[in-house]
Amino acid sequence: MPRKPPPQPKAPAAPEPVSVGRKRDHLLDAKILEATLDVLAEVGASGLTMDLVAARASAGKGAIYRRWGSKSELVIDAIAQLKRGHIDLPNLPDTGTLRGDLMALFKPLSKRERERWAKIMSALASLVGQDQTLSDAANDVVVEPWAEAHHALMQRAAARGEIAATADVATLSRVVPTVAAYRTLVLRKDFDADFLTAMIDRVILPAFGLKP
Amino acid sequence: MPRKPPPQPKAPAAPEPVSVGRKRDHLLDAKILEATLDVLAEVGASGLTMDLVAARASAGKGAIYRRWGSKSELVIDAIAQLKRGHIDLPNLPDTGTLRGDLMALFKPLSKRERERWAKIMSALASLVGQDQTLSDAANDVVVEPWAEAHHALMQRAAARGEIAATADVATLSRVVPTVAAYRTLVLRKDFDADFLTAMIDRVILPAFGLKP
Amino acid sequence: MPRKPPPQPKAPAAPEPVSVGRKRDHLLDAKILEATLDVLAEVGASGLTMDLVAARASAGKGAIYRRWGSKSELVIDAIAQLKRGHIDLPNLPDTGTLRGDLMALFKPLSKRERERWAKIMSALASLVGQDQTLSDAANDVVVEPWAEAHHALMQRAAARGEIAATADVATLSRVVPTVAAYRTLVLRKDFDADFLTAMIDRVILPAFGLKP
Amino acid sequence: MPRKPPPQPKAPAAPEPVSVGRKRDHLLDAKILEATLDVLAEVGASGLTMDLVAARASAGKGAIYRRWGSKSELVIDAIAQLKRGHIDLPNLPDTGTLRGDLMALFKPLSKRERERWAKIMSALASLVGQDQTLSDAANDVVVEPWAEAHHALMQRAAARGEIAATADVATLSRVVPTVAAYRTLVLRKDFDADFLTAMIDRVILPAFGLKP
DNA sequence: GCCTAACCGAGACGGTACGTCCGGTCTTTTT
DNA sequence: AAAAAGACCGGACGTACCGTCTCGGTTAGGC
Repeated sequence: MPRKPPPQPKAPAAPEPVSVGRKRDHLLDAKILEATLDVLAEVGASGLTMDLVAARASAGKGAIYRRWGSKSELVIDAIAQLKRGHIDLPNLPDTGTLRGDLMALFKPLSKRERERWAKIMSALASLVGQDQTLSDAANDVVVEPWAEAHHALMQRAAARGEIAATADVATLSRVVPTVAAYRTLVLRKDFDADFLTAMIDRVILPAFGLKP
Repeated sequence: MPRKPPPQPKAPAAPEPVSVGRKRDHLLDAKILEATLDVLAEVGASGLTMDLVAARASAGKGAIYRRWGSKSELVIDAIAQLKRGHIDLPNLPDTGTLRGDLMALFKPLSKRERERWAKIMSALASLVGQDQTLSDAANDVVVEPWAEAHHALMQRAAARGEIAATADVATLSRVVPTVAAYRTLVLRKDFDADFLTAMIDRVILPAFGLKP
Repeated sequence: MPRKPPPQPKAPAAPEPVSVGRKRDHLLDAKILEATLDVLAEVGASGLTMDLVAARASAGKGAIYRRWGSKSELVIDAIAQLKRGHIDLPNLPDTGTLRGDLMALFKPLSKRERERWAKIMSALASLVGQDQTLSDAANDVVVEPWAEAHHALMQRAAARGEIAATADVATLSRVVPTVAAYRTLVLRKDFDADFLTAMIDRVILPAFGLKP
Repeated sequence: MPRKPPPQPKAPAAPEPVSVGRKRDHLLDAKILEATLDVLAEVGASGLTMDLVAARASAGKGAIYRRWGSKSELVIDAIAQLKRGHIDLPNLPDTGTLRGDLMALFKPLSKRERERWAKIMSALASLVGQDQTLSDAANDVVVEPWAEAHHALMQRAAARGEIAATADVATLSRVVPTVAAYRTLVLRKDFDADFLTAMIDRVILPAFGLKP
């Protein structure tokens, strides 16, 4: 997912734009991204240096800068890696009630996973706003998957008549993920079950006209 | 509002703890803070350097570090400056309905104010997460005053029986400011009347059992 | 004159020690050496990079490193190229006197030759001392041919009784070439007829007991 | 002796060109130059890095680049340091004969001094020709002081009638130092008593019409 | 009115990360 | 198997910036 493509010949009419020479090692792309997340988790964002990433990936800095234009771009891509597989969209819970479904989304990670995630989130927080795309990447990782899940669960609840079909699912599905992300990225408060319960029972369900 | 007090004599029993020597020029405090916001607005947070601030304030770096312990602390204080006068707590609107009150809080700034605010918010976003206190400062500027206003308006609505006394005002008063702050700081989308209307009419009022 | 021979089969008993596959293109040897001198003359030694040489020779770096073990070795060979044909050993001048012979050795080059030679000398100077063999190569090009010529002319003068047979021809034959080389390589002063005349008339001939 | 002067105001008519701010620490100049020679002696010219020099001098790289524009300039100045006190001009030997005087100039250094000098010469050789000024610096260190000494001794010999007043002292005084420097810097042969004896007895003295 | 200490602007300082460049090696495809 | 192309590792380069320190000068008290 590196941002820099291989250099393009200037004249698109060139007869032989086919690549020659050694091919880029795309395994190295992943190795560098993984190293970036490792370093992020170990020393935090303020301690993240390109030399450290290069050393950890057993790569030269040149190989990194051939792929990404700057540290920011590298980190953006590394974080975007996290998006995959962090909420299991295809297998959403089905407990019969919207409340049960929403609560079930929050399944604590293993201690090991939790620690790595916490560290990366903390580092991510340190990077939010570095530039626009980095913030967007953070949003894509932290808010979007969860918002999609909420959206799906709410639509299912509407389909089975649990909530009114006229409810603004598009808006309401983003409230909890957004507030949670703000807590995580800006306030760095724990994102715990108590907070989740409060948001669902005092905000979301009442807004749908349901009682906890 | 500099964080660093003048140096204290080590022995409190010293006969002359009273200050001698030239007094600190407190006009310079404000000049530096103003310069910080100027630079922030002009070159963004990534371009903000202490040398630039010092030059802009016609001050030496020493004068800055005599007042603040680090770049972060300076920026925090500069941002905290913004808190004052951005929502007029003592004179909250009173339209007779919660909806009217909440909507009335949002009074568009002048074009000039709006532009400076947007630039500083953009820069502020670039700093969120730099460290915890900086994030807190951002929160204090962007979320807290508005959350307090919402809280007051909701309590008044409860007092006059418009909404149930059992509603979780503490939680609900923070929803709109938090989501708005996330939009501003992370997503950097416009914070406009449409968004506000959607949040109030589809989330807050329904959660109170009110119809728009 | 590449230093690296083609790889030898490890087991001499192998049934096919004769080379198979594509033959090494020896025209490329010369092309690379020529390119090296070109680049040396154009950008100087500090700007000489292997990529530049490869590009100029329309060769890959691999082809260069298959022939020479390092940049130094390549440059040494390129410079050694110059040795040939720069003093015409077999046809030494014969004017009848040692002074006439020595002076006749110095025949100014054409303007074009002179310019290229000056540039390469300047670049060569930039390389002297890079490593021992490089310095030796420079010496072989700049000093040795001339020292040999002086030696031959002095021996002839001794043979015909112009100078004493006891004179230290071995030492004296190296004085002018060495001082000239120092001027060229280190001081980069012009090597002109005036300098040569001074050296011969005030140093060499008096040392042989001759008067100019 | 750093090459970079403090920045000059553009308008020479400025009323206050007097320096303000912290003064450059000129002790640091010497510390850096000394560190450069140390590193040169320890790891050789190829191993000389600015970080190493900075670390050895307990200086930041910024402080070095504030004084010298590049590594080359630094090394030039460091080498120029060596000029001072390496031949004792004011106290030239006086043995009564030119031969004795010239031979007496060559007084072996202590083993420790000799080793440091050899290492620095070796490094210096690696640098000769890097650029013109560097070569000149090398010349100033290696040739000039010795040439001056020879010049003085020869003039004294002429004054007392040992040699002819018409001898070209200007040219002859430079022969031995130049040939010696070429041996040292380019050929890297030992500069020993045998070589010196050969040069004096077979070249210089005969050129003056003297017999060893 | 003078002494003294803390202030001030300016800018040098140590340290550290950045992004670039290049030497020598290795890999892919073509000849 | 050699060739051109070019990716790869490693490591030095010169720049920029942070937070500290030093310089000469200014501005108050306290005497």
